Amino acid sequence: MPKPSDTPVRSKRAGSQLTPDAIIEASLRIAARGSEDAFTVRRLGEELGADPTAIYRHFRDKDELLLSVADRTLGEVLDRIPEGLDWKGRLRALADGSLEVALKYPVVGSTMASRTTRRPNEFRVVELILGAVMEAGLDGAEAAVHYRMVGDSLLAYVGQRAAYLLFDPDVRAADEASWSREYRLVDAQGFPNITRLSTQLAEVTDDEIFRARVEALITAIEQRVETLRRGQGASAGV
Amino acid sequence: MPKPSDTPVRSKRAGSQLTPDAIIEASLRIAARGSEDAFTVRRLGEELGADPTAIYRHFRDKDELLLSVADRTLGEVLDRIPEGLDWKGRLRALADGSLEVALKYPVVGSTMASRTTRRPNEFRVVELILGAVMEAGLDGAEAAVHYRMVGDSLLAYVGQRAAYLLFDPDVRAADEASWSREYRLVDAQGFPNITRLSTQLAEVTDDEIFRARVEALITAIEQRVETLRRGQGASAGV
DNA sequence: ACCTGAACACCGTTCAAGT
DNA sequence: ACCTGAACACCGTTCAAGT
Repeated sequence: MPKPSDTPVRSKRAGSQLTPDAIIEASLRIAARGSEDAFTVRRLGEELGADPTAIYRHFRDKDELLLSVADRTLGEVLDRIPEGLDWKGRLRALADGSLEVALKYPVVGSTMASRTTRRPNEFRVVELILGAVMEAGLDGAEAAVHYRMVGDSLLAYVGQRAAYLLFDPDVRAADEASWSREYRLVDAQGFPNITRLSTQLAEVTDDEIFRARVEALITAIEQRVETLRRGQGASAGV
Repeated sequence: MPKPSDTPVRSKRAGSQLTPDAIIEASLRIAARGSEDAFTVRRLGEELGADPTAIYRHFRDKDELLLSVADRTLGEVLDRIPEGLDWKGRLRALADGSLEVALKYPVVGSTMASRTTRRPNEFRVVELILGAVMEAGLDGAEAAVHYRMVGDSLLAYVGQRAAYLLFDPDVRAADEASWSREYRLVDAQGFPNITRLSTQLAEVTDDEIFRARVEALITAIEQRVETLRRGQGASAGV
């Protein structure tokens, strides 16, 4: 037997056995460094110990690579959603999981905020959200619109938070400080509401805001179901 | 009289009288071209008939220029909101106006989705939204959180739509077609909800989705006010 | 069949030199 | 005081050449 092992033969130079999976995993390692390390093709080559342009053997361009990376992270989110939750619980778990991975891999979350991956795990997300809005009591065109409302909103939320992490730490610090600096010093006559609430505005946390945004989607679905029930003359129920 | 006119003296070379306002207006002209014409410093120099680097005499960097451009467009949105609207009408007018300018100047709307301009017109927006949630019946920390929910959500929505317009037309076409192609061909056993609603999913319009998202914010505020009223033992009202 | 590396056509920004 | 233009340190991507 000429081959001493049944693992795949490796090429002569170390680190030159590129596969789509290896490239995706290297991408995730770079993406996890956030604003400290730009996600560039050249950096990816470094991380892989290969020439940067070798990536183009496995992905058409950077965009296609990012879509594949995004679909991978989406799969991890879906796999972590527990069984047996009701529709609200499933939407909350999807929202929390999506935010978590978007903050862990900001460049991925940010790039995908306005995209469709059209890859396997995206179909699973669509199926999940559609199932939730139908379990809530919507169907047909109503279910379709409310699915898009939830799907696009979640993407926009986590994309916004992720994009923020990609700014220079200095820029972020200035943005955050504005609530306790610039907004405290506004003209009280011209801006009475800001003046009145300046303390509370500085105390709001990102998590509170995210929670409110997710609950707003759930409330909107519940209210829509309720409105349709009343409008159809059926008993108001609960 | 040596000067034939009382307009400001122009320098020797044509087009070299740069001012912050002239640069902002040239930026808006380029931004209005969307994905057809990238918003770069070199293009801006071309548009102004000046050397690209002359811009750095008037703005620290491209980011500061974009913040100023964004504040300008925000001012136009605010000036177009009619007087005498109730809180829901004001929020709807703000949402519609913001979407309109974001779609007109995609690079501006997209860049600002996760930023704070800390410029005059942003203060006016904060004051407007705070006034709306207070008129709805919230105050203190509740008003602050719900202001942030509305403000961040509107930015995220319009930023998402604007960013989408910056993709190549080919990419956009593929994304849009997916609802009538890939999503119609999914496995019916594995994805029963998608299969059931594939027709309706393809028919949803961006405007319907935007409407649903804005109304969700309004509904969430109303419900929060209602919940607090009941919780405090006051009469349920309405 | 896959990887390499020079090269191309771009970016934002700096800085010495002009006027 | 302001503008110019060469230059720097980057980008994503292509393609002929290697193995």
